[in-house]
Amino acid sequence: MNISVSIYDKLKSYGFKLTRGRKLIINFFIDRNQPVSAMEIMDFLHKRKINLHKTTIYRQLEFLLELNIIRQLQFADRKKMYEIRTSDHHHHLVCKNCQKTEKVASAALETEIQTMEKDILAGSDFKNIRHSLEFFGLCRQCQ
Amino acid sequence: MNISVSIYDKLKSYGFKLTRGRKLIINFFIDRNQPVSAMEIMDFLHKRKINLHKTTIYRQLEFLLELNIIRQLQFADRKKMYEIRTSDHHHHLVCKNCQKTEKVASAALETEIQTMEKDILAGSDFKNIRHSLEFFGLCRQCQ
DNA sequence: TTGACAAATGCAACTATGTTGCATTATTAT
DNA sequence: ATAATAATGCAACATAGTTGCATTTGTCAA
Repeated sequence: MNISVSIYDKLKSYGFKLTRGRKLIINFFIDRNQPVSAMEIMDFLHKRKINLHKTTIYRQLEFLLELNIIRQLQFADRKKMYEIRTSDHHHHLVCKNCQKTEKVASAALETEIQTMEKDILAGSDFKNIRHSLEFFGLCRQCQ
Repeated sequence: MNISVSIYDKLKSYGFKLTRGRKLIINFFIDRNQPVSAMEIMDFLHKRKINLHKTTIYRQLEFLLELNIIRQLQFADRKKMYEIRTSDHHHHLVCKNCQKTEKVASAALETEIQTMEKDILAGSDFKNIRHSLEFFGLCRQCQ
């Protein structure tokens, strides 16, 4: 099944509405398949003469986060980034200068992180352990 | 040698001045030995009736970063955090709710991350690879 | 197809965090 | 004590995100 349709079905089953803006944002996330910021969503829509208010964009992001359709990332700068949630667990390699992003993944690393999370659960008072691992560097153009 | 004195010496050797504000900020970093935000520094100073302007605080942070005396971290929220640079490589376990922070470390994990960084260097166009790994959870009080 | 109802949106005003240019002050070496 | 310049303060601005409330839109049942 098409990803966007399965997301639409999920929203419908909860009783949420499929508005034009919501569909556009969801599809933008799917097509980009990369971290995007609120600003990039705004620009994308604005170029296509679709005037969704910034408040609406932020509220859609909050909404999609709550439903676990997207995840939030935090890179070096101040902006929050978001990406569509897919089953593959990956991390990012982000250019410190231009923010260009690539996905990276390593099974061995995942295993080690999972061990670490178990150790933390056992050795601290914290619950619901999650992690964020990102790599930074300078891409070819910015070197 | 005392940490703060060695930092003072470093600054002096560069020809930078040891102002009251700079010394207070450096010592706050040393004493806290934890990530702190610009706001926390301001509050700390303000409580002691020391009125350093926020511009000055931000400029000191920039300055200390450039000299590698502190490092910048980015957790889930919008604020940037900073901590004194020490030789021990560690990560953080941050409460998603109250931002309470603990240090965590694992030799096995470091090895795996280093391998990953080497792989990235070999397999991408990126140079100067660094990483950021943070764990999140809910601390005892916030569960 | 049309209402009714809740979900979603737009708008204005606001908050928090951080930045810039420039005039003034403080620290340091001599 | 003074000159040189590093550091500071201030006002104004920039950016990212938030809130309350009135209005509009999408959905479902009739």
